[in-house]
Amino acid sequence: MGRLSSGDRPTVKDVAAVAGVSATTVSRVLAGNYPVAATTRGRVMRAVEQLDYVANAQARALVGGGPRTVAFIIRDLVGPLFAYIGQGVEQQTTAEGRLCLVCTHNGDPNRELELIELMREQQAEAVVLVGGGIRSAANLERMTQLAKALDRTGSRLVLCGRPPIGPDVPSTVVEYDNEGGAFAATNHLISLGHRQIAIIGVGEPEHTTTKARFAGYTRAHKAHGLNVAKQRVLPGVYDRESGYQHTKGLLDRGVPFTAIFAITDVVASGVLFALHEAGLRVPEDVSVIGYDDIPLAADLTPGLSTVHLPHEELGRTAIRLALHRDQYALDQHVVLGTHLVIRGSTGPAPQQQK
Amino acid sequence: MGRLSSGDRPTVKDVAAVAGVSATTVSRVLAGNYPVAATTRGRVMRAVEQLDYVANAQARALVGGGPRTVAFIIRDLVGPLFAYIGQGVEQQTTAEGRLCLVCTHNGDPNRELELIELMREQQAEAVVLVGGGIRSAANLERMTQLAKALDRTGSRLVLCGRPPIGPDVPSTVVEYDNEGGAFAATNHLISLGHRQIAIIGVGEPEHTTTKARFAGYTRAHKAHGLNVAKQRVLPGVYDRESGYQHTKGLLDRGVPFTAIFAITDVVASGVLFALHEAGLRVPEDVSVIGYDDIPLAADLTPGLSTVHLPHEELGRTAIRLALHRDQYALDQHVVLGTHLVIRGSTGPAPQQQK
DNA sequence: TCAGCTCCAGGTAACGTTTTCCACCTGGCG
DNA sequence: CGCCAGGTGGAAAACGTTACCTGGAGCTGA
Repeated sequence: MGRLSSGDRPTVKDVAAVAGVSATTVSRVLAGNYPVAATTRGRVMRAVEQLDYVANAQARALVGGGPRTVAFIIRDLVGPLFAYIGQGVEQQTTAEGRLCLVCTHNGDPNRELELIELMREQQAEAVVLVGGGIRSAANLERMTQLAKALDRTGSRLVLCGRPPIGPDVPSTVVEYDNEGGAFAATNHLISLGHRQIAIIGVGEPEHTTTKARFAGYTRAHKAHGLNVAKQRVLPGVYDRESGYQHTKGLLDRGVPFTAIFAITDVVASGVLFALHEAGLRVPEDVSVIGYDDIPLAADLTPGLSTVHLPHEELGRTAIRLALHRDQYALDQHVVLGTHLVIRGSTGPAPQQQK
Repeated sequence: MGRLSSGDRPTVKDVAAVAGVSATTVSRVLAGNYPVAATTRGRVMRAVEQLDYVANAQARALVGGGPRTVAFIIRDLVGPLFAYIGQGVEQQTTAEGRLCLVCTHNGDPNRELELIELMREQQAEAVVLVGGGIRSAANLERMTQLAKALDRTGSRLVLCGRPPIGPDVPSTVVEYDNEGGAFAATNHLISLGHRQIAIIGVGEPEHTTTKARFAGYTRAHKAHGLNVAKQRVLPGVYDRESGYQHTKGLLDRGVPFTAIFAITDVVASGVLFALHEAGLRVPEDVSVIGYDDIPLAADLTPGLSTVHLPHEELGRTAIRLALHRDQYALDQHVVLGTHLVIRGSTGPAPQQQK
């Protein structure tokens, strides 16, 4: 038992010494891939329990065994989208017998690049990047370089909810049909008779997600022969405050509108609050539609109509495609469909304009 | 460049060969902890870039260098509490120069034990367990054993939002003052004149969190000389549906009450929905208070009064204490304070009983 | 009785780093 | 002119594990 009080971890050698066998035999008993006499196995197992021995994963990895790891790099953990994408990634990663490493970059693109490098050192089998963002030319170039470096060593760069980097960049891309969802949402409002539909949250037109959603909004208008009025296209970022302020701005300036398309559900929650404060009824006076279908959406009053995104499926799909590139060689860029969820916040346009 | 097209990762030896130096020198250039002539360093750096070399973290870890890792084990990623605790854990872990490994056990205590074992193999410097749960005697015993095994190897078991396992179990414990928060919440309602306060969600009395919150509810009654009426103590689990169903049950059975203490905010959202459906006004007819202060709470209509839990701080504190046991030797069990957040869902008790 | 086979166990090398020790070279100084 | 110090670089061991190869014991059949 003397060994037990030592500060170091017991090694295979220690177990071997206690059991009176060689290190090789201990390894074989634990792996179970080689015939070992029952009595010997017994002694080894007893020694293992006595010492509370567990193998050193790093040493095992060095020689080729042990579980591989998948790295998950995201802006932060508190966004409502993360939880579900993360859930999908973690579940699939575990199901595939891999371990899941998580890092956040707080929106700093350079930190993101650093993390990819770090994960390359960690021998990550796949490096998953989540969420859109603004990509500079330099950033894209470095990203391309890293993607190629990963590819060369049998690893994989995975983009979740972010468009491909370039045509010849080896990577797995799984994104939402943001444009299509925005088209459907806008189309839904137009079908209800709305003609003056404001959109809130296009403050960063270079943001890939923003761009796609705004494009869907525009295309729906075009499809119905309607024009997009600049006064109803409002900037703002992806937060509640932004939705609140810009809705108040619309009201203060007296811009006519019967519906609001919020770029995300979180923005929509701010919109609803501002409308409520102004004494406007939803959906009788103003219809509101969001985007993302976060859990909050169902709990708002009224329930928020929105575009459902298959978050969990996104995470799972990404991992599945990345780890089985041989089977899914042709599907390394998939666009997941979205669908409308109609709750109580959208209704027919009011007859007489507000 | 021939080396570049190979499937293997370049090693320090490959770099050395390209640069025309020894492996030792390459290592020294990269570590920067030994004088190397400028010209030599230049050649090495060029070779590194040419080969896109990154060190193998596993090999490095084996010999003592490289970043350590912290394991984060939780039920699942989609609960609203996780995001913030996880954020705290990840931030502090990164700030301390460690990597963060995440696993979920979906509520299965045995899976949780397996994961601890797995993380022990991974040489995790700390293994963080999040959230309460039902602990059987066998589970506690095994947990004790694992805590000791971790301790023996210089690692640490960390319990977040979960009471200590036992008196002599080496572990770091950071929990919320659940009893105190529940006392404050109930006290708040009593101060507003409520005398018939239902509590919803005590379906699993062995659940440590449930037990503590119920204890606070009971103590507040006692402190004011009030009795707890069994008909107003309702079971139910921690979900929205549970809050909804049990509120309907109360109404259907005609049990008198002027306030409801929901065991979590999520349960409270179901309560609010049921009350709204029944045509009751909050807080004019019924006051509602929740627990946890999840982001949703502020967005409900009316805003939900609740008990704020410092989630992010919990995560950060846990990691800090665990990694600096030498400095915080006496503080390996801390109870973080909570505070009431009064929003619109609580008000004076109605004069005449419903 | 002995070759040959099966069953089981051990020795050794290898994985990719870092680190410790040692050797070389170049100057400067006595 | 020889010697020592300081500045550089390399060889080898070590980390803990597994895989490959070798070898001994016991049994079987000729």
